[in-house]
Amino acid sequence: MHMERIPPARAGPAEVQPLGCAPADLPAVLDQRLLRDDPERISRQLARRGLELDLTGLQQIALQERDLEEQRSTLQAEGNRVGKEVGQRIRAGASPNGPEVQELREQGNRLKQQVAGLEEEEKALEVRLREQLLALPNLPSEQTPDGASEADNVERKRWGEPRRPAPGETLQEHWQIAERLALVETERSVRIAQSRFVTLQGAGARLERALISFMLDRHAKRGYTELLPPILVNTASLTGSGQLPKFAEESFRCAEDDLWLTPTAEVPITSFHRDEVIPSDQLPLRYAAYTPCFRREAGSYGRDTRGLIRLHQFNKVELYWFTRPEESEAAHEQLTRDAEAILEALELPYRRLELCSGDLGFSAARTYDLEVWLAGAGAYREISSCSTCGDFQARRANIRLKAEKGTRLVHTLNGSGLAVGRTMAALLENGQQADGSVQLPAALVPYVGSDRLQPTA
RNA sequence: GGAGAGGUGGCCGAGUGGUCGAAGGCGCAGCACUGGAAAUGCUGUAUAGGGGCAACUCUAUCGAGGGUUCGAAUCCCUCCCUCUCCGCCA
Repeated sequence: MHMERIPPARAGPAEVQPLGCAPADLPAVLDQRLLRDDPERISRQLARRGLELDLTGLQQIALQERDLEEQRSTLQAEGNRVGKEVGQRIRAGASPNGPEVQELREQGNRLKQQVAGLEEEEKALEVRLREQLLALPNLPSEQTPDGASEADNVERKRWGEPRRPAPGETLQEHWQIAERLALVETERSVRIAQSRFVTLQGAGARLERALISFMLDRHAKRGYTELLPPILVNTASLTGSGQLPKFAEESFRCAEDDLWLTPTAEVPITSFHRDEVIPSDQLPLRYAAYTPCFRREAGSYGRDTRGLIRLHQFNKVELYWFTRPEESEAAHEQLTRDAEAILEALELPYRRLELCSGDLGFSAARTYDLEVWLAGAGAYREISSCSTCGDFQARRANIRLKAEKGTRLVHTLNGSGLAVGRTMAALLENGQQADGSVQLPAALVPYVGSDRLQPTA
């Protein structure tokens, strides 16, 4: 799911403290060499996202940091030489407290002080640089069409025949159907948690579970390795995949621990291989993971308040690839096809949009959104977002592959395969019958045990 | 929650102040031997950053951060993590 545009620093009722985290060991976000050599190129690319930034200030910091590093390491080399010489002289018989050794010691101390001063400056620059770089989104891919907003997204394909109401027929929205069939309990869920939480019950709960199994089985058959990762993740994990530091207000955080509730399985899966060097012949790695997902949905008050479309907690099956850089483009097509295959198996009409540069999520370089047809609403709604992040997440999470010479950053890709709640909504709206029942696609029968949801009357 | 042990290279594992980026082994790669292979032998095999067309070279890194010292994997302090036992739990 791509990031919703969030009004900056708008605090929700349960306000999350600003994090103020930028540990010094966090990785760089953009290639620092590119920043030093050609900041214009970065600016041009970010401008395609609608970010007008002058990076010459950052470039200056980066250049300055490099100069300091040069000076510092020269002094350190000198200090190392002095240190060695002391040892050699003493071993050669010089008195440890004699004048010549004493002289070297003082020289060593002088160098040490100089190094300490430079180091301090260098570190300060580095922290500033990283803080700012971590807040910059990924650069759009060359293939990504230019555009300012949602309105400029490009439709790439349609599949299936959208169901329209027959003459005299009124199609209901999924929340109406869910209520009638007693699939979802909304009001009591507010008692348990708060609004935007639901309890599925009876056939609703069963259908949700069936969909999860169905999706995972399909993906497993296509070669995905199933993962069931932790859904509480630490700050480094959220930073690695790009949710932090910018989108802290979108995630739920555990107050007593360095742990957050995952907004998507993309987060734990990215960190599944964080700080690893993956042997090239193991790539691509393909994972499918079911997880609940948690989002604060700050700034979307009043939108989609009914039903299963926008919840603080929802279920999702996520697809995730780690690939060699040269394979990621083909992988993106394949991953998207794998998500589409679920929609097709469920006989749900959909269309594929390619997001324009202005509508890309923070970590994405290129994104296809899949939108499913909701017959009751009479509209296409996002049900999957399939992105390639290039090396953006790999750089933040330090995930590389063993190359001929040295290592290279891998490419990461992710996509929902699919958002389960929205899938249920689509099934209800598209399968609704005049008699009040809901016809289910044949593919689900082995999982649900029936081809129809009946009103309990 | 209580008590203890430990964090060293892709992995195992040595190393308690001075050419230690780190012995040895495993793994991997190349070469030799072979009809081919196994076994064997030899050689090579960390990462990041800076400089150089390159050969190469400098710096940093032995969980993290600080300290002592001319010099720290080794000594001191703080923190994090992992493991074992007990308790509690699913």
